[in-house]
Amino acid sequence: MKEYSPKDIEKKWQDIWEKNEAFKTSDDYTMPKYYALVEFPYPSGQGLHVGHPRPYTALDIISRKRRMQGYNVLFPMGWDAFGLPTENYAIKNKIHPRIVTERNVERFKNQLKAIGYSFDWSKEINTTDPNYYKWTQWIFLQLFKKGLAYKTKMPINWCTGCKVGLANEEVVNGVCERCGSPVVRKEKTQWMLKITAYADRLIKDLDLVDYVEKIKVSQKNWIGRSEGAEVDFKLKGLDETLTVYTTRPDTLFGATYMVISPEHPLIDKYKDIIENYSEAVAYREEAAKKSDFERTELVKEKTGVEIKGIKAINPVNGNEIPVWISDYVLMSYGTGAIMAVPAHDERDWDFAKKFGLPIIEVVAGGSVQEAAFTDIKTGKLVNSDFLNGLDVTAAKAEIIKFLEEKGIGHKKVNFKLRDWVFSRQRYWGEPIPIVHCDKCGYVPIPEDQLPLELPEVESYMPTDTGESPLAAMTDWVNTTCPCCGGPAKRETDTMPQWAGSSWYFLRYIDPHNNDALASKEALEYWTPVDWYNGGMEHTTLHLLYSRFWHKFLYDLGIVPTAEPYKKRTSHGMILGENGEKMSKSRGNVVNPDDIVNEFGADTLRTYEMFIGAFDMAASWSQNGVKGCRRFLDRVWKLQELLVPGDSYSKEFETKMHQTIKKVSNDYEGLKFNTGIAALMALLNDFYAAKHINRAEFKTFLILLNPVASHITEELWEIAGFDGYLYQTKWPEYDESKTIEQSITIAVTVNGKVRGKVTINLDEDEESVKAKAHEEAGVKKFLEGKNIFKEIYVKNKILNIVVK
RNA sequence: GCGGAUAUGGCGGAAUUGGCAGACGCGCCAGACUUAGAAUCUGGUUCUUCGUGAGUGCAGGUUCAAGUCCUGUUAUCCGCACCA
Repeated sequence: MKEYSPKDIEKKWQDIWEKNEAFKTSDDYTMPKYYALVEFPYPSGQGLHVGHPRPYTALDIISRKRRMQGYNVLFPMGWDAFGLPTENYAIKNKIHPRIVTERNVERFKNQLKAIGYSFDWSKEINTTDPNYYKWTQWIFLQLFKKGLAYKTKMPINWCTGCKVGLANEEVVNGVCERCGSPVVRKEKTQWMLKITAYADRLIKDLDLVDYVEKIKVSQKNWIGRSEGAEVDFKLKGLDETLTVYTTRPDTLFGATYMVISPEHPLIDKYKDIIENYSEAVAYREEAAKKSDFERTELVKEKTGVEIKGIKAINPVNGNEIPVWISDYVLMSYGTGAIMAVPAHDERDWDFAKKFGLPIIEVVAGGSVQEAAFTDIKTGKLVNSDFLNGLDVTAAKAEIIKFLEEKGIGHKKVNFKLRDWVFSRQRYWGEPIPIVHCDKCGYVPIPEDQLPLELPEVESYMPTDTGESPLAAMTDWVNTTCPCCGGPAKRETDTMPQWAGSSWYFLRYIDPHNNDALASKEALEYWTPVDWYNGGMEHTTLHLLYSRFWHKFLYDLGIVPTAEPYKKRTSHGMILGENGEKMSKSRGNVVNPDDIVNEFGADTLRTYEMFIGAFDMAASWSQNGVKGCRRFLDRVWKLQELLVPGDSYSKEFETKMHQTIKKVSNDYEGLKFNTGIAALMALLNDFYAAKHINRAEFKTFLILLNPVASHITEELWEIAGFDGYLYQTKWPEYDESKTIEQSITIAVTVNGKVRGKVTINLDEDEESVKAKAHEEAGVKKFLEGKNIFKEIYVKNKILNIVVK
């Protein structure tokens, strides 16, 4: 027997698979299809991380198993290659980002191939390829034509380090998600995508898909739907209405002041009337200077300025109330103005306490001078005229009816979700295919001129002015208007990294199509994605953005399904040996190449699947890796125990059927750790028996093949089984043969196990009891006692209750 | 603060419907092989004062029977965070 040498056999089989196009997706659309998708990586300079193989191996297992079960499987891979780190590296080392990207992709690809994934590489895509981003730009143009892409001046999150505008989602604790520099707000004209137009459907259609519950919850929370009302307040002595949004219109009688956001237009509109205008402006400037981080840090300490010279009128009781400015009211949510009900809102309560504003109780049940009373279940309305005595729900309905009749308010649904800031002032992204003409405004580039390719520039350095490096390319920027032929300027902002990843799963389906993002027939056959697995960190943004784009394409009739992904799961993170997140600074990073070199790809694959429950975080353990290698060594040596036999032996028949069932179900249910454990246990049984027949060996190899693909293929060949293992059919099990005919059950006395008896399947209850009473361990505990009750659960347990 | 999750041996983790807690792996202990070590193989391994004992973060409850169900509570992790 040869030594087990992963180095030799893994390369050998990877070459054979490649030469045979073993995992190429078929164009036979009569076959049942299965589309398995993993998140494509950003090809960073660091190379593959041990976190990558966890989800990749998981769906590789599913894909390999499904192929053996007769499915036409699409399991593709590609590169999400636009992005800041590449650009930053390019700037630092003066290399074109395209070259950097090529190099990184090459490295990633070699690493992935060395792990032996069954990707169909003929479907490979790269978001930075002009043939790919042609269609990213095309989708953008469709959004523009439908009015879902628009340009607006707005305060953006400005990263002081990257010198680039960030989406809200990219700001973490007030600092840039990528570089950690402080983020401040800055006014800039930006391209926006109207994702809010899809907010309702993005929530409702979650009912159509099979996502793990926590993903659905986080999608819903992010969209943040809330039901309430808009109410108009008149300003005293002015022909002006200040509209607020509230989820508690029932508390309208308790509104003792109003607050508007520092950026609210009212301030400038009435600068001549506002007695302390300069104070208001100073406050606004102070607020703008604060980074979001400082704003949230100071959560407890409320600040604000009263607007002198303006009063509002509470529309239900005619009371004159002051109007304040405070940065706890956000311009970007609701109307940028609120009615403050300090008795029943914690933030208003804090503010009122600090500035000595009146607190009027309108829902009884708490002590509002001590704390805001926010319980909406138990309270009854008081001090509220016609609402008195109602509970909160009834009062809400009543007041909305009243407001609508009087024409001073109406029911309103709001979302936390905001439109998507789609501009980046960067070089390494998709150019936005729009020109600006003084006469015609924003004009789309004709579709036949796509892709609009990135020009070669001298420097990728972003500028302090906030312009993209493309702005310096005057030859490129100055162009003619496709509409009137006059002079025009190209858009110099580029798209965010999210753009390319919002539709990549559609391009995999037909990646070389020059006439459409994918052919109609291919889309009909392959969509939706049957199973999409990715990290929890992408369950809000990427998932939401791609669902939005997909729904938009669905509305255009381009894709046949309303939802892109039928099923979505998430894997847990892989932590360092010390239980902390892997990072260079902590010195606990494990490089997958080292594991492949030292132990082999099959060991890496097996270990990452055996490490623990798939959806939970798990700590790396080098000893655990060794254990998996030991398992594969023992699998290799099974050759020595091989005996003839073309059907399962009596001894192992039940076990074989049980294991086929367990492994099949466990793989499909993402319970790889217990599936592998079952194979280890079976292996131990073969060793205990000191033999395994050819039929058993064959099944064992097939079951293990999706996990440890190379070693099983090699053993298959050595044993002289027909053809290649990857072409073999997945084994079936017979349910009736998974059931043992003779079983051992526990006998408990007063709930404690005192003995065991062996019985036949479905043995008569009286006979089981008789056996149990004679069992030595049990007998001891029955002596001198009265049997009070006996509970027999068929084929499971017998509990005897004695006194 | 809000939302989600987790808590089981020395460690990673198992345990369909409530029905033998600790599968499988690591580590450790003993033995075999070896001049010796490594590797490998065999056996053992929750704790224990060894009993008719205790035991799934903690305190109660339901049940013949609870890691699993109910009430309360603590700790840790993740996400969101002034969203009116």
